[in-house]
Amino acid sequence: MSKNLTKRSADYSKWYNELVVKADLAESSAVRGCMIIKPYGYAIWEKMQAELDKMFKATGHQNAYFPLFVPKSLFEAEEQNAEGFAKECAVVTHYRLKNNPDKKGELIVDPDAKLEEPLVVRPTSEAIIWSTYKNWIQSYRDLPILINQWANVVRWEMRTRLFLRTAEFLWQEGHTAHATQAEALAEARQMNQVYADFVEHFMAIPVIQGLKSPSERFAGAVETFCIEALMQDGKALQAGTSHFLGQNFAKAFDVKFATKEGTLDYVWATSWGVSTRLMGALIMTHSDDNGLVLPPNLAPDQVVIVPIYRSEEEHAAVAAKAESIKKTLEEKNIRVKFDNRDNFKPGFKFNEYELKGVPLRIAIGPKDLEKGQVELARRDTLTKQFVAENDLCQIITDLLATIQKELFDKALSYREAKVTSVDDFETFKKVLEDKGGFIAAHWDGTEATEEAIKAATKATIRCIPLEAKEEVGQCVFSGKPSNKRVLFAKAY
RNA sequence: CGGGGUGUAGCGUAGCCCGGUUAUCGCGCCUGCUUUGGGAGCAGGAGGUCGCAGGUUCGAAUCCUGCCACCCCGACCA
Repeated sequence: MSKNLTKRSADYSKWYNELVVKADLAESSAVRGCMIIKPYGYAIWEKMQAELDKMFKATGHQNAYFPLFVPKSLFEAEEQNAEGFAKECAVVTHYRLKNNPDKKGELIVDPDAKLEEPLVVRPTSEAIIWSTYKNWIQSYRDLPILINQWANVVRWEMRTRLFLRTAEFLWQEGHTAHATQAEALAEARQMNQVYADFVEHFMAIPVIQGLKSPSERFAGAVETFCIEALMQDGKALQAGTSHFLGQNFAKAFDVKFATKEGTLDYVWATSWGVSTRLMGALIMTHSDDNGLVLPPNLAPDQVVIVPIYRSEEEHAAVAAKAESIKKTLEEKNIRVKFDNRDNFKPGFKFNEYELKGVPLRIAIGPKDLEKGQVELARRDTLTKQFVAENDLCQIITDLLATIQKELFDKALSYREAKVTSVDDFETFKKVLEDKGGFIAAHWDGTEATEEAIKAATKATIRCIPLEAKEEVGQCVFSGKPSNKRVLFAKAY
């Protein structure tokens, strides 16, 4: 924790690494762009994992784990996918080091220990999972396969950004196999909906569900669903994706099944994932100049109790009260931390928990004991009130719900104010420059137009909203006919 | 890989242009006492291959050459 958190604009990466994650880089450039997730940040990720996992299980999915290494030949099998990721793959070529005979204490890669076949460190697991599914699927009775894996993946990006694009990141990837196109498509939609529900309900971040344009689609997908969120600086962030893969991977890995009718058919597939990028979304949506603001549904600690005292006697009395309040709240399933550390002053703790974003803070001192009250402070509004001890439990229960709702509503009204309908390209450029956010505009559906707009403005099509209304119009760039508006934005 | 920038203690920095005692300051760390209702005070203390290598010079953090690393912007992308 340091004090240099005072000056900041939209450059979040400067300060949130102090807060929950620090991108401590080793001397070697080989770990450039990796991140170290500190315990507090990891607790937030664990909470995300736990809630998502429940939602996956509720929709019939199971967890499994597949290898980190993908033999190059397997990786190549689905051409589009392989091509899409080829430029950012870390590759293992040797399996042994040895002492450098010319320089004591130095290890070198043993040239005699070259692998027969290079291993690709997974940038995503479609290839290895589909080559496995091939052996698991013979009949329609084996379908559907509904599997998720929690894992790390590596993408050697040219440029990294903490949380948003790190060389290695944690994520979950669901990979499902189905007997029919309709079922697979429904699965892809369903999981996109699950993501939207999770992000909105737990993270209090409003999202727009949509389809990616062909150029933004996942390599190897037939259709990519996504949830798009808007950050406080007016840039868009893709928060999750769900892909309908058609039969592309089944064909590439020769995964056929015997249908009820006795014919052979390729299976239909989906894959879907969210990553530690969600941590970035959380920070960039709710944080203020005092640090992180956690939505109560996601906060590892929803309430922190800070004791105030002078003497040992006071300490004992205050601590006893704090413990009893903690117990009462925990009986209501509220997550409470009692910070009884004696080597930090109350003022220091107040600031620390504000930085960490704990939604509610209770302070108890000798004066409060006399009056049968506590001081209750909200992180989101930074307001304080005195609350009679008898009312505390109810008030906290209500407040946690209120804060959750108000954080979402605030983010939603911000976003709604930043969606602008635009019908000509000059206005398009002006709005993008002055106001930022999403621009709802007509598009002629061609990649050439998309490319030209990107080249001129840096804005890309974030999605074609699922709920976009049919509407006669003309492409904002080419003037050609269009039947619905799509969302453009500058994106992370 | 292009364009810009920066390397001085765990972190952030001054000094560099114009070479000259013992390399500056703040945070953090250690010890002691006093403190504790919004990031404590005082006193004392520890901590440095000035990114690396070479050169110029009586003398280099400072000037020159080469190298390395990192950051920002761009192409690529969750």
